[in-house]
Amino acid sequence: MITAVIAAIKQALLAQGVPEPILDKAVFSEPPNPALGDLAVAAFPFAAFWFCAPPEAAHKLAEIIRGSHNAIFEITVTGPYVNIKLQTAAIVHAATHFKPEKIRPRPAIMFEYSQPNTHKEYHIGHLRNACFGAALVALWRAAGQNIIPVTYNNDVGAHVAKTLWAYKKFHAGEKPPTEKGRWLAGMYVEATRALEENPDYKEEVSDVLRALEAHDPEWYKLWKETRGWSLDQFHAIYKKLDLKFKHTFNESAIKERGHAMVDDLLRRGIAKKSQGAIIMDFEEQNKGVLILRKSDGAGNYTTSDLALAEEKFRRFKLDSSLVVTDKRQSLYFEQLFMTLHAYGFKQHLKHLDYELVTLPEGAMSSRKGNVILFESLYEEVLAHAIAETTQRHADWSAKKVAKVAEALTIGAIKFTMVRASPLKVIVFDKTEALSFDGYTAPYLQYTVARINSIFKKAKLTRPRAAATFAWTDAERALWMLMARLPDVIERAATDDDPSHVARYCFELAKAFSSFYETHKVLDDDKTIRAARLLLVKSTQKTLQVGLKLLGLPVITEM
RNA sequence: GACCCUGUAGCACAACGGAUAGUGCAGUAGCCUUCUAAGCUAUUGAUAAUGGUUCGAUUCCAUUCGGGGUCACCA
Repeated sequence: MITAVIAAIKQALLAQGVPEPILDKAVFSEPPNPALGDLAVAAFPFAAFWFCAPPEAAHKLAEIIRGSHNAIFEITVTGPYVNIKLQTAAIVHAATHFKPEKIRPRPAIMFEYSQPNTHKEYHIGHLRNACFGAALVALWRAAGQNIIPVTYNNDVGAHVAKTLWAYKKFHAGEKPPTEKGRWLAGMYVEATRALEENPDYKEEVSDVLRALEAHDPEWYKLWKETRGWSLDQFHAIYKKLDLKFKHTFNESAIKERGHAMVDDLLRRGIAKKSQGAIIMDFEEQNKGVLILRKSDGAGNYTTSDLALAEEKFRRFKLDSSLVVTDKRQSLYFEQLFMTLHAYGFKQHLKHLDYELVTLPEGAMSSRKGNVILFESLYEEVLAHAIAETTQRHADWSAKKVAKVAEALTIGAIKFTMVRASPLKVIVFDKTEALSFDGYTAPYLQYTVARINSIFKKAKLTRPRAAATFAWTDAERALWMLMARLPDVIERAATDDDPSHVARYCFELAKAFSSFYETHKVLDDDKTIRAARLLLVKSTQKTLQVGLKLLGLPVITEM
């Protein structure tokens, strides 16, 4: 609705001879004080165009804006600003008839995120990728984009050789515990340390890698079994996080094709040999070199990524392909896409990056053993959530507590990953992750639960409000906030930044809490009660749209 | 050394080049016989530095200083 009003205003200005470049400079914002209005326009660009002082331009502007859209109720000029008050009934209508703006009507985009390594730890760095990726998928879909979310398992390579080497050397014949994937991942850490202490082991690991690449029956069997453990672990994590992919690619299935493509690139003179390896040389563009095949003849991740790109377009009818990883791989993907384009790829390829997750003491490192695993974080937050919930509901069954605590845990974990801009490094702080107060998912979930509780008491009362109902300022502010949801989604999708939605949800929840303190919903007056029920029901629905975009579970009672 | 990101209160984050730089945590002072106090209300406290562009700069540009990352065989 707000978008429509702005469009109508621009149309009216255009009809009055204001050229588009001036309109593009026009800034529509919220007035600093809600009492001034719902929408503000600064007159500065128009003053320059009309050759007059800004306050004078504001008056002229106000005259043109008046009547440009029937949702406009009142216009006041404050110095160089035009403040517009909208019809409350129009705001309520917009808030209760939410329809996401379809802003991205482009064809199918493959959206690759969550690229875990089998035989290795799944830590909170992977978690950010998963949460950020899933939120973007939801957001782009809400904005009308056709998204095909896929994941890619790095299930072959040096890391696998390391882990399996350690497995045979130090743990042969041991009985795996229940959580096999996690147990296996521990061996990667062990291998890294052992290799550091004793460089002689390097040759042994290389032998394992060669044996694996040659599909040596014994090693292959072990690889297949252990790979299954990791994949089971990933499935369990995805189930907890509620991630759904249309397709899963595996490096092991495409690596051979990658080698063929490297041969092809070499044959056609696009790639070249250097120091025994096959590389793409981008030194002239100041973009370094990309190793397509190692000097020992083995492939690396690049080898497979060539084939992965081909496989994506072969299997799916796509307009473009997008990969989400942390920003350390930005140069790599630039090089990879340059290589693919040189190879003949015409399709649009894009890399979307976000900042790292680090710890207060610095970067996470398997070698140093200062990695926070997803599972241990989950367990810790869950224990805290159970304690908090039990404390508040002594009468609840353990089962009920557990169910709520799980939803709290997933919400809290996901929210810490998307609450700030993707450009910000997340310095992971455990105390913060365990906090359920303020700008956190539990606060949002709590708001939904509180509203539920009202309806439990309200029984059969039907929410409704006449167009002429006299809303208080706090109520009107809530309605206005709700009416902004489509704009928030549009901005978040355009900026590839789910944190806009996170902040919006928080603002809405805060506005509700503030309202809740000072207004009785279940008022004795039937008209007031019905109207406020409509307000809180709409608030709940709107909040749930936001929670869903961020992948946060709804809790009906907490 | 080159390139990319970043610098806002004790900490974590907001602010499409526009009105008095907002919020959370922590701190301080209040609020539970009334729809859930995981809450509300009030309050202390900040744009790294210096120039420039502009009617107007936290935002854009330059330089300096700080933090993070990448730059050939790990993914």
